[in-house]
Amino acid sequence: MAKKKATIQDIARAAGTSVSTVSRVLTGNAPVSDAKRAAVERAIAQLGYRPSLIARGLKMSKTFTIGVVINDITNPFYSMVVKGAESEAKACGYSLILCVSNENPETELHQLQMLHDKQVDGIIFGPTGHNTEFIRSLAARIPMIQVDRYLPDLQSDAVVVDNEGGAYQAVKLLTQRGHRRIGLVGWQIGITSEDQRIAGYCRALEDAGIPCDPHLMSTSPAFAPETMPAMVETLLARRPRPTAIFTINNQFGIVAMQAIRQAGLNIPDDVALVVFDDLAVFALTSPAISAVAQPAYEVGQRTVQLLLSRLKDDGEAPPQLIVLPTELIVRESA
Amino acid sequence: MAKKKATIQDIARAAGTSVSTVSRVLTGNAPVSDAKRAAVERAIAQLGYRPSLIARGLKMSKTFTIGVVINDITNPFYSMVVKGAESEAKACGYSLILCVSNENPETELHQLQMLHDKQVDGIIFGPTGHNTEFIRSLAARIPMIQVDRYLPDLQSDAVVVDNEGGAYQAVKLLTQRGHRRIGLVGWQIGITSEDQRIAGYCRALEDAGIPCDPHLMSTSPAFAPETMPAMVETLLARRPRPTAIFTINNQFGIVAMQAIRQAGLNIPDDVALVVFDDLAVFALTSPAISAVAQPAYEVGQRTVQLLLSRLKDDGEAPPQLIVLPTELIVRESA
DNA sequence: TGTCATTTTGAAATCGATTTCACCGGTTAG
DNA sequence: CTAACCGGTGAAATCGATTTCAAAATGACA
Repeated sequence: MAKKKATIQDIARAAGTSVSTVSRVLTGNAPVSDAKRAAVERAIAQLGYRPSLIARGLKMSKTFTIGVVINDITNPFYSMVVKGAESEAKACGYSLILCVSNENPETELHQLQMLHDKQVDGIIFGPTGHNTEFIRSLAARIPMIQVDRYLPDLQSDAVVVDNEGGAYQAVKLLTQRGHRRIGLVGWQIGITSEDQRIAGYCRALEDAGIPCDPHLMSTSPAFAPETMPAMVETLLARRPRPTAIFTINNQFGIVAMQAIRQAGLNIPDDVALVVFDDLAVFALTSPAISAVAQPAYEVGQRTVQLLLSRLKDDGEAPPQLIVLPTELIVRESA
Repeated sequence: MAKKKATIQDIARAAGTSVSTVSRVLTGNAPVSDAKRAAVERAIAQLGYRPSLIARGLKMSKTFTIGVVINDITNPFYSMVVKGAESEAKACGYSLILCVSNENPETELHQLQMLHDKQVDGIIFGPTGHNTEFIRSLAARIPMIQVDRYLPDLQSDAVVVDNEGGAYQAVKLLTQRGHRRIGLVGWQIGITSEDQRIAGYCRALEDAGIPCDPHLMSTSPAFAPETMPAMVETLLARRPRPTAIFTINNQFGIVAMQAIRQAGLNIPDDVALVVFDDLAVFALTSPAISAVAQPAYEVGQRTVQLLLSRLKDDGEAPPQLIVLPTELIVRESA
């Protein structure tokens, strides 16, 4: 029963023709007489033949595979990005190799190397940190689209959201409601998305004539999830206490919500809260959390679209930076 | 700068030896003199050579790639399963091709076919529905581990959680607290995981001497997310109203929470709620939701481990069903 | 020093496809 | 009537590795 997989040779033999002809009906890029074509198709159906994509990939140096390197697939934002990307890729006949780098530059490097070795047609990449010679040379060899964040000094496309504008809107909501002591919690680890959110926070404050007070910015220069609660607590311990908090991502938002509650404070009466990066459940907590929503699915889609268009261009279209709009969703927490 | 990628031929030439020798130092499965080895290694370093995994894959019929087909990557359970799987795979030198089937049997079929065509070494698979001749024949050709759910009549390994036991504990909690009219919401679409949860619900009722009343079971025989709110509402409209609800998954849990609130009812005083499949935010809603937690990360890990062990066995170890325990987390909603 | 066993080595076959090239027969054009 | 062209075909080269096989180099031993 479990017979060896049929090869193109077997088809040629069964159809009484040559492998060249079989290949021609397979790829359809050269004329074949109706008689031969029929014979070949019959043989294919009969033997249940499927061409080896590996052999084809070797010969054509095309694998119809896209590599994806992201930090955390359990982050709802990224999993939605991946969903969008997978859907678009699938529709165009590509598949995705998923790599999770866990914010670890070394892991990231190994994975990029591996994707290169597997000769993926392109790479979608949410960089953990700083540029390296290796990344630069890789970007020169393989079409690479950065997603969510980007390395400013890397000559390469990127698809991101309007982080600065989203944060600006969020904090503006707070200033408009009269808040003047607005805290910020987040990482400051040299990643564009987060830096831009901080920039938006500062601009909104300045627009309202409020100086940007470093004492109200609780940021950490290193990624260390276990310190998140303490970071919020320091902020709540400031006197006078901030009357509102803006968190740079939803994880900090959840931590903040918990910390504020544990401090016996009420949201939004004692401390208002606005979070960057919306979650479905933010509509269901009480109070419901106001948040900046990102078009994650569309980010994934557009990233793949841009990558596939680069595969066609091949050549020298200049790198493009696509910025998708965010949306501020006002609920009860502010 | 962007020179062609070096091949094994180039290395052989640069090192003044033959491709055979280069291959031997690469794979290390035949002795090579120290002099030649040094020369080859120097050439490799100098030219920045990396062996083509495609060519190697063709010759050795081994791709070090695992295909994963799941229903929804944005479901936190699955994304955690994938995280565990990716981590384990990465540690063993494998990578993952991720396919999302969206509960669509046709999509699933295409993806399985594609994975086969790409000659993945094995497949991890959360089946959408019923067995087919194609799946059966595929499972005979490629090592295939089912995850989360399984096709009972398919001769193949599976890694799942104790759905029946988890649901039993959840509902037992409710009966112990005196509830006698306990509603159930969920799909009943012939998928083992969900069927088993329903079975656990029934067993817990019977254990408490409560008959299993179909009027209190709001199930749908087809997957249709848009009907979820209505399904909960029918249950809440029953008179006398159920005093507790068990939902078969967390999506239904969120919908139920919303519906109960909108009906102006209080959780847990008017209606208690226990949900299968915990979410991090269930600890933060108010009331916090009691839920059955699944060891998702471990499911992913174990699945890959089992798959890799099958790649070694190759032969005829009988199919194995690994059942991991769940944990009931009691919070405020029941 | 000659023989035999043991390492090393390279030429060539192989994996399964695509593609070039030469060729054949039949129109069509000049 | 010959030249040019074109649709259709198969033999052979190619993609970039591994592996077999036989030859060459080395070492051991009598």
